[in-house]
Amino acid sequence: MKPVSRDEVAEAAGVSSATVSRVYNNPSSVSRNKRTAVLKAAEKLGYVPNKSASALRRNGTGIITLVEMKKKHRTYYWGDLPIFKWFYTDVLHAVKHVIDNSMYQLNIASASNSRELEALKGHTDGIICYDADEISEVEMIAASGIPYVIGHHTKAFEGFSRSSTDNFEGGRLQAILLKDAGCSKPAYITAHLDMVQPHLDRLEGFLSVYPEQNVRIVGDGIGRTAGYRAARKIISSADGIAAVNDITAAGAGYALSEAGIRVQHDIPLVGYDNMPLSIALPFKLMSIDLQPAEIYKQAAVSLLLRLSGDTGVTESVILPGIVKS
Amino acid sequence: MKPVSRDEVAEAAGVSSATVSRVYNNPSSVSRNKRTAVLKAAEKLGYVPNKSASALRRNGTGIITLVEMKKKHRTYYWGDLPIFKWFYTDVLHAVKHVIDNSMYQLNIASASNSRELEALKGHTDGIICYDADEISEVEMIAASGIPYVIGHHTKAFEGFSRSSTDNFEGGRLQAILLKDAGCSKPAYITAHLDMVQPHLDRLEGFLSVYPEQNVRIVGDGIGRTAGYRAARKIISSADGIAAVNDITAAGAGYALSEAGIRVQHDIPLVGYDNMPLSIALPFKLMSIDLQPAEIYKQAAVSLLLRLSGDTGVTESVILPGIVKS
DNA sequence: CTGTTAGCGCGTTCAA
DNA sequence: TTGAACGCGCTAACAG
Repeated sequence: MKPVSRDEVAEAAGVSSATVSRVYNNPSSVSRNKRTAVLKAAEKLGYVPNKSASALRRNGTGIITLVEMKKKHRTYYWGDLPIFKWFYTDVLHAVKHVIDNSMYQLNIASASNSRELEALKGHTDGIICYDADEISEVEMIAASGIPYVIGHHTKAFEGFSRSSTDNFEGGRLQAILLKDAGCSKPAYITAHLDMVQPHLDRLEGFLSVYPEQNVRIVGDGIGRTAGYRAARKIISSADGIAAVNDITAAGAGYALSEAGIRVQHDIPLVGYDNMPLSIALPFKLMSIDLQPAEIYKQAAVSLLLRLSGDTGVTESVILPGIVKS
Repeated sequence: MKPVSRDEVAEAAGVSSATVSRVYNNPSSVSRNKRTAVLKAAEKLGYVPNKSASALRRNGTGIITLVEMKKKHRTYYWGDLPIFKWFYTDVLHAVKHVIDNSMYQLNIASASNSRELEALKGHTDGIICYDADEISEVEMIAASGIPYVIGHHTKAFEGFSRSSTDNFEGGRLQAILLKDAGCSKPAYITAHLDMVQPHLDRLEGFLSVYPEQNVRIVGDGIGRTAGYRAARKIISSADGIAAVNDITAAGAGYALSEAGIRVQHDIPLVGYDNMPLSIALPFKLMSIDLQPAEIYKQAAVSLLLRLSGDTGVTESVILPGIVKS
């Protein structure tokens, strides 16, 4: 019932315990024969390296922290909404899967300023920053001195280690969906273009497919009621609607339904984020999936690489996908 | 920059290092004077106990695991829905807060059968079981031999360590809400009463306020469309509607709106679970809050107690609350 | 109530 | 390429 230790594996494999250690930490420094012998013995005995001992010896914490970047100062931030937590859960599970297969353990935390970030210093060997989307945040993270990788609206931040989505591409996919449905003069509902870079990126992606003069850009805010208001304005002139996110698109859907227009059938409607709203809404929504799990899985992999001595920044971009249902 | 160790605190406080350890693990065994001296010194130096060393020495993993109980065999299980993840996130943060202030670290996992549960054995010192709601699950957990506390639909399982909600009380609160709104012949939309104990408990709680002959019980399923269908049947006879959960209530709300009836204003409508749907729905929903954070916070506290030598089962019940907005 | 002491399992020198 | 030996910070057993 007691867990198998390194020494038992060493004895079974006929090598020293140091060699067993090397097999797990620096495999290439061990000869082929001994390496396979060790792995075979470990497999047979069911050996699992002890992460606590590893961390203790290495003078580290053995912990990687998934840090939620809170935006307390911001008037507009979707991440604070309860419904957005589904997103976080997906990310958490993806990161966990990667970290579980390393010598590290996963922890979670949140931080909204540099003081809270500094407070993590003794408690973690590296951080994955969830939803860092302002240059000030990104610089703060880099300045903390903690090894880091940031996600997910971070495509613009060159020179920083990051794993990001491509909002321009997402906007382009929104346009493709409407184009495929036969729309020629769509409306695009959005807002906060000066404040929220991702919104601008999405719009520009959309406009890369439809020429600007054919697109009616509307909106005085984000959310169900704003989407409703915006849709009412263009309901008679547009033959397709895209919105900067699903909630806003939902509002537009209500406006259509109210006017006796069948969503998708009469007027195609596409949102963004692939929120799990279909269960609550009385109509279908097309959407764009950021693939949050994939983004942060990549972030975790990059961070582990970095922690094992790899230097230099890593910059990956995960392309969003189309959701038709 | 190097973290402060126990010995430095001991020296600063003028005690032995063992006493410092005791202050953190068994405070009552240390005299008042020395204890305050130690805490003062620790505070001044910024001492944080090293969890890895603690776990190593204790021959444990130093890990407490929040285990999601998956119901792969069940045709009906809300927990699988993406939208339900908001619930999980709240629980996670509550548990984390408790565990962070202990010598343990928090990990997460999922399990759907006893094999997967057994696999956790070497990896954790104790488990908090998220959403165990069948006696077979509960018995499986107890049989695993891992110290455990289970949540949250577990009020019925006497003799097992648990922290649970009171669905009967929640159903009663639903009725109170309708009564306060002046309803005398309400309808209750529910289903799966034979399969899902919490649904039955909620209904019975409801019927403890309204006599059974005054309540129209309807429903052929759960969800938006089932709620819609059920509401259509009683729309002309009921003066208030309660549903077994928010999604089903949402469907009922659509039926009312469609008939030109104003939700809440003309006919009060109450759901259950306090799901974050208000942002997407075109009407308000009253609801019942399980207080998931509170339930699992209590579970974590109980588990820690147990792990520090406290024997015997702990059984706590958290009362749900009313949400009017 | 308090101090002394012996490892927990592992990573990393240092020699060979 | 390999092995011997040390000690990371802490808990628990024991002695006083």
